[in-house]
Amino acid sequence: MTHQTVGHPAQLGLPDDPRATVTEPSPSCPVEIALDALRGRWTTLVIRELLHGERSFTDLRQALPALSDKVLSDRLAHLTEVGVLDRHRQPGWPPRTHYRLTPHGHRLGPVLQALWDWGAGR
Amino acid sequence: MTHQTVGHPAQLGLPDDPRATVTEPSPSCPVEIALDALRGRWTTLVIRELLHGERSFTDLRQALPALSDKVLSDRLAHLTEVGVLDRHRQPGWPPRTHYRLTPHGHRLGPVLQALWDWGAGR
DNA sequence: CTGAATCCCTGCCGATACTG
DNA sequence: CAGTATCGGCAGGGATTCAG
Repeated sequence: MTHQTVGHPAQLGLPDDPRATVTEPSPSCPVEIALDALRGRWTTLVIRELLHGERSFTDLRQALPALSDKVLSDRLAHLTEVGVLDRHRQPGWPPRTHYRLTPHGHRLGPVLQALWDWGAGR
Repeated sequence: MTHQTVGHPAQLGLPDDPRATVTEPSPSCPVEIALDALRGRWTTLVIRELLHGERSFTDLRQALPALSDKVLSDRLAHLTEVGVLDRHRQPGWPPRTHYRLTPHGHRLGPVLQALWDWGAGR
């Protein structure tokens, strides 16, 4: 056993979860599920905007001017698919669609904070 | 302001850090720094192995049999470059190189745990 | 044993144009 | 207003081969 200066969990995840010992990338591994949700350029910025409250398509375009319609559409579809956000269409004209984080999506807050803290460290 | 069922940080990162309000992907954003460190297939599995202690190239190949030499080499180089792990060559023959997490790398433990917890949630 | 070099294939992302 | 359709460039990653 090697010397370790600070304590840290030797075992990641739940103690007896078989997904903590997979020997190749697996879509059922919680870590990969989370990283997959955050995957792609612009994704975390879109989530950040929605952490401030619900936003329309145009709101997001204005907040992130360099983000193209297509990629924004892709990101919103992906995040909706993985259960991070919900889409709410308003009837009538002009069409308005609001996006908001689901409860599950809100729980990404601490995750992003953990990433921030590590990236800001040292 | 929208209704929110649970409290969460409205602002991510440090209160007055300008990197918390960037409007496009930026390499100086701590969140992106962290995600960049974890980027790439197999990366988290390699880190997981090293969280258990130092490992040689062959150790890692045996632990992750489906991982090719080239990609393992790429991952080790990348993780070394971003300061997550250190390479220790042993003089003599046959050549032996051990990889171990840096203190900074060890601090990825909580980050991976946060990702796990979120991915395992619901 | 520990890698680096090469090749090819695939998937992402940006730009542009178009629709309900 | 809120998207979709299409295309092209480029980087990621796997297999194989070669080197220190």
